[in-house]
Amino acid sequence: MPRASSLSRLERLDLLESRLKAEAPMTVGSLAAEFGLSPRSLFRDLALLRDRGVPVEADRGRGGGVRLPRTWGAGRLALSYREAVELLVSLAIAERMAAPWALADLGAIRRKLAASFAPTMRERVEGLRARIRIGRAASGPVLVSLRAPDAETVGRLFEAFVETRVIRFAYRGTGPETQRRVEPQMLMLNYPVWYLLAWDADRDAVRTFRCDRMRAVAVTAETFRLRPPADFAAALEGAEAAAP
Amino acid sequence: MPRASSLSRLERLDLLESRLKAEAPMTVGSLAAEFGLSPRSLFRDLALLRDRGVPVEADRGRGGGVRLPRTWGAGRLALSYREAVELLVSLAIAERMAAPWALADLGAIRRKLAASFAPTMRERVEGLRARIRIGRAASGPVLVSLRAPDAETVGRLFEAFVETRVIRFAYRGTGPETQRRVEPQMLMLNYPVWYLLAWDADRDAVRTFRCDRMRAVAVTAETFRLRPPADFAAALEGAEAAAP
DNA sequence: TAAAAGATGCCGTTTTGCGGCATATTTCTT
DNA sequence: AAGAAATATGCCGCAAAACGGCATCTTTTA
Repeated sequence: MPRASSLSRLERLDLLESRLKAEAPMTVGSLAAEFGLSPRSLFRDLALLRDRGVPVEADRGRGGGVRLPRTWGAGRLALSYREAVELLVSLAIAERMAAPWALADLGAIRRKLAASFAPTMRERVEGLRARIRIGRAASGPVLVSLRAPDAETVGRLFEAFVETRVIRFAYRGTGPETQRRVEPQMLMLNYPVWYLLAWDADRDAVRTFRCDRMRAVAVTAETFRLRPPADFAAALEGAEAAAP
Repeated sequence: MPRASSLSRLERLDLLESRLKAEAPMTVGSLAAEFGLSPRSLFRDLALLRDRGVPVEADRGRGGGVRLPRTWGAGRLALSYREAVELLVSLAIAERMAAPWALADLGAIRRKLAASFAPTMRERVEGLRARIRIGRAASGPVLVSLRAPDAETVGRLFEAFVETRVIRFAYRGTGPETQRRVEPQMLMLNYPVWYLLAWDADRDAVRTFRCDRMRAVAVTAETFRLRPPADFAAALEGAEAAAP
């Protein structure tokens, strides 16, 4: 057979792996024909995949073929940075909500996700769970004034929250709009309202902000240290009280 | 320079990529020495990584070097099947809990995760969000009788739930323990209690089960069709009513 | 028992990878 | 302005790896 393949070996291995995921088992001969390759070389490729940890299974004899286990290959993800951050926040929410027995492996997922971050951010990612609180559901007067901030604002807030970086933003609570410069220490969700519990260095005190009232969030280069949870006990109760 | 490398090209590329993630920029010369390779070949490897979509950045001139953008490479995950399923459930919970503006990219993550599943399961994964409900928090009498089921039981339940497969299990509600064979149609979380809303084919009716009272869950090979949400309206209200 | 399929070894040929060199370009330092 | 340090790219010759084509073995099903 002539050598007609125009793919590099790496591309071919990627393709072969995804081809094997297509559930129905296939014979090595048909796969070889599909790639314009000799069966002998396809065996070599399969051996390579196995070396790299891909659990290629094979049935010998008539009616046999190669395939991947049905449950393998699920969960191969390449996420953008923004997506990874949102996923982390989601995991923290789910971990807070669901009993540990229900979602036992979430910790492992978080560790894997943390491992994929750059070294300096790993510890921050690991401790994320403790920095998100789930409160009671909001209702009544709070919901009336609730408005949807743009995704970009919240994206930057989450980014700074995960990276423990100081943020600047404009805030309009009950009074006129003010400029703030704070450390985003904790997030609290009183469904569906998010609150930011921050350390205001200018005022040397904890302040609570409703995220949908924040505007023009900017992430600075300055990082901060996490404060002990006790510092936020009062603020957490206050936010809870505002909800029902 | 002698050729001392004992790594295959694939291994080397993997290693190089992870090496580049170590934040501090490095010169091609030092990297080449580290891999026992000529600088020329390391340039070739970098070109290959770029072809494969890795955004390798480079600074020319004195003090320059190659590196990866700080925010890249977060979120390269290889999850086990069990972990992927739990992640899906977590995403569904987070999507239900957090307002869409807060976690805008969760849909994209779910689609990517779905794409990594075998073709026949994609549509099931996509529709998962609608099949999970968040109710009010449980309290009082319910919590007293709550016990933690083993992780294996819940794992199998989630697996069958995602794959829309019929399950068999032993259930002990108020009366004696009975054997059930049902379609796990929806899950409901009245924090921290999970309820399963299932179609009982034997009784031709919707039944609600408290997950911590299920025992010896077995996943069968038989799949089922999803029923219209209207069928579960009454059961959902019933589960809600049992909670407060 | 025969056919179909995976698995493995060997060998000659072809392709690719690699090192070495030259050269261009950019950028920082002196 | 000059030079050094770094990325980037082209070309060439050699060596290693990949490839095809066999042969042979094992397992399984019809």
